[in-house]
Amino acid sequence: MTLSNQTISEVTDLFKALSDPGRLKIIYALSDSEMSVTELAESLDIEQSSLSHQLKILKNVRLVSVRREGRKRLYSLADEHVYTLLTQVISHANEKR
Amino acid sequence: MTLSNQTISEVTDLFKALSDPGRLKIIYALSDSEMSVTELAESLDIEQSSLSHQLKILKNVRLVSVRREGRKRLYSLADEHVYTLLTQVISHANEKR
DNA sequence: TGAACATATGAAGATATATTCATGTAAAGT
DNA sequence: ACTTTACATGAATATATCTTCATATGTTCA
Repeated sequence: MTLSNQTISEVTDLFKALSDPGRLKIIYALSDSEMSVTELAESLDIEQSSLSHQLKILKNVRLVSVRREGRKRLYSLADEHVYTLLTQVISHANEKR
Repeated sequence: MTLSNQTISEVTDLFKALSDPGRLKIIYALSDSEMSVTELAESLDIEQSSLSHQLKILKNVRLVSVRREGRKRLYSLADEHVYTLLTQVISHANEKR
């Protein structure tokens, strides 16, 4: 495994995107089904503006993707990779006794 | 998969620990072999104090572990889980075209 | 076209995080 | 006991990040 500077910054950006409780909840919510921004905001009880900012971060690192439907934007997980990763880390966290 | 508040904070702490270039380099260096603080500091060209602070963060989330040998502290990865996780995320990052 | 709805974005303030500096602690050798 | 070596830690400053507020953009519908 080689770590170029580019790889390092991509990987840290990815981890950084995952290192916020709000964004983790977003990802968890999206693991069930795609949702619009408004639906997410209501479901997570978070401000729309804040949510949009966070979604942008998740999108930048390709953790989520969007499609348009009328005036709505439907967000979903970019791939199952994301979910797999998350469950792994959760089990690692739970290994603490 | 259920996300209790405790799980969320443990997982975000773990991701947070991984979301720094310096700490990523530390983990990468330790994937070869255990190293003392001085060895790490020289190898990564980083200040000893800064390194100690970062090692503490990594230790808090159980990514690395330590054993003492004389006046040295030998740090190593806590388990291969860590390395597996890292390689997965690297390949995810590299999926960008 | 104008109004309402859905989402994005820039700026500002609050908070968190990282690095450095100075110093503390602990083990080993003399 | 004193000095040196190895590492840890607290405080301070610098930087990054998050949230909120205000506003902009884009879409639909009357």
